[in-house]
Amino acid sequence: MNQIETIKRPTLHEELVDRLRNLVVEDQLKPGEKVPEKELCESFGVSRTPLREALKVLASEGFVVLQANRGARVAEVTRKELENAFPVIARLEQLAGEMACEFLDDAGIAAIQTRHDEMVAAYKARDRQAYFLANQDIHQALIRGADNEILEAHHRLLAARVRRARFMANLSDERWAQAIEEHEGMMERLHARDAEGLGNLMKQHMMGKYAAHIKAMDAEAD
Amino acid sequence: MNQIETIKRPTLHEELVDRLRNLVVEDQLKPGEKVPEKELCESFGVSRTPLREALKVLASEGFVVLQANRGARVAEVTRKELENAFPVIARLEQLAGEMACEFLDDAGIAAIQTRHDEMVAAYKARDRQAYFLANQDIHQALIRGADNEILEAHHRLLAARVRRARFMANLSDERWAQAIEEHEGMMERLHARDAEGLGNLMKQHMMGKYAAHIKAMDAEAD
DNA sequence: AAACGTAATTATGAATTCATAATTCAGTCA
DNA sequence: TGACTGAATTATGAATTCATAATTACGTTT
Repeated sequence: MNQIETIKRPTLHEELVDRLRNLVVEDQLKPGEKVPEKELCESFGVSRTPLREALKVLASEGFVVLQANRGARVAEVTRKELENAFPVIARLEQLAGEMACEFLDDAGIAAIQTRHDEMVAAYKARDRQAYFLANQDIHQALIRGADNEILEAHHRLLAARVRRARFMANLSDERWAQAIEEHEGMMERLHARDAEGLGNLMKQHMMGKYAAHIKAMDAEAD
Repeated sequence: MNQIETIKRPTLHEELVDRLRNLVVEDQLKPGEKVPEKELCESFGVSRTPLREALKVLASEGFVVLQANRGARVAEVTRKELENAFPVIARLEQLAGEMACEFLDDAGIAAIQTRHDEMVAAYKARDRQAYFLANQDIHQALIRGADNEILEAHHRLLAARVRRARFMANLSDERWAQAIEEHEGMMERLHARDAEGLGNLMKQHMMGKYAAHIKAMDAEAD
């Protein structure tokens, strides 16, 4: 028997959690904006019940803020949030790097290398969009390689939160070059299965990204 | 003007999230059990809407599992979950230890020392309950000391999840003694504001707890 | 005009209702 | 007796309704 087509997600609220989170992360719903319950219900064709269930989940994830009797607003991306989130993400990546060295098989490493090469090509072509996507895939693959669902879940949430700061737009040439170099180093360590080395590099890589973020924010705020 | 009494939590679902999570963590609702929606509604005196909202949040936190059209069950505490959670908690504690050295003031450190002394007294008196509570306070204070809400939130969730494994019941004498020694070392580093040292010790302390957990589980499963 | 007060409107939290999926239970047949 | 069938019952997901809080609109007063 052929592969049966995947069952569409069974419950509305699960689907809505992902859809709404995407709207927030993709900046379709802007920080500080009130979440337009009515419009969203209409555009998704659902009643308020599942939508509100989804909002409760999103609030617990930190993407929206609930105010009693005043509905939900899209959470702001504050400097403090980035200050808090990045060190945590960096440690999660460090752990992931260490574990990935242990658990990834050669094929898995090869797949990451391929994507890495594509990322470098995108860098050389100055294709920010392609770079961003390849970069995201690489980090995701390394996290997945740790074979730790809890680590993955917490990382995914935090990564989504900081992604809202949309840093790529004003990524400086220096930082971009530095990031590429860091990634080269990471690939070396991964091939050598140097767990501690890869972990440290991934942590440093993330803190470097953080520093660049802060610098860009400060420059923007002049 | 005197302190006005605190406003009782405004929304039912927020209150319910905490209450239900407690029922799960305190083992009043047993792993694998179906969550008795009806009974809970009656005993809390609320309708199904806010209770179900709370269940959605609890599902996203990993305390219950939702099955489409078959309601919610209390999540099992699997060995894999502990294997996944502990390394992550350990890294979060490491980070917290480092930051706490930076951000805690002398009064904060003194308060932790006091609680530490009480914990040691409980140990000498073989009072598991008092030990457990003091221990929990100390770890929480160190996490708080990091002054990082995101770190704190993620740690709190994971700590609650592993707490369900209720390890204290069969804490061995050797492990208990070792834990006390590790805590003594932590206090030394904290007073010295040795960030890296405290971080490493806290990580190791958590991994030691993890190892003892696993050992106890294996012994139990024979 | 600007500031205030009040009525009308809207939005929100929660209860209730409704359609349907899952489960239970009685009856049938081997 | 024990496995199967199908109706009755119950539980579940989602829509709808309802009471009330918040917001807006509109006069009134200075």
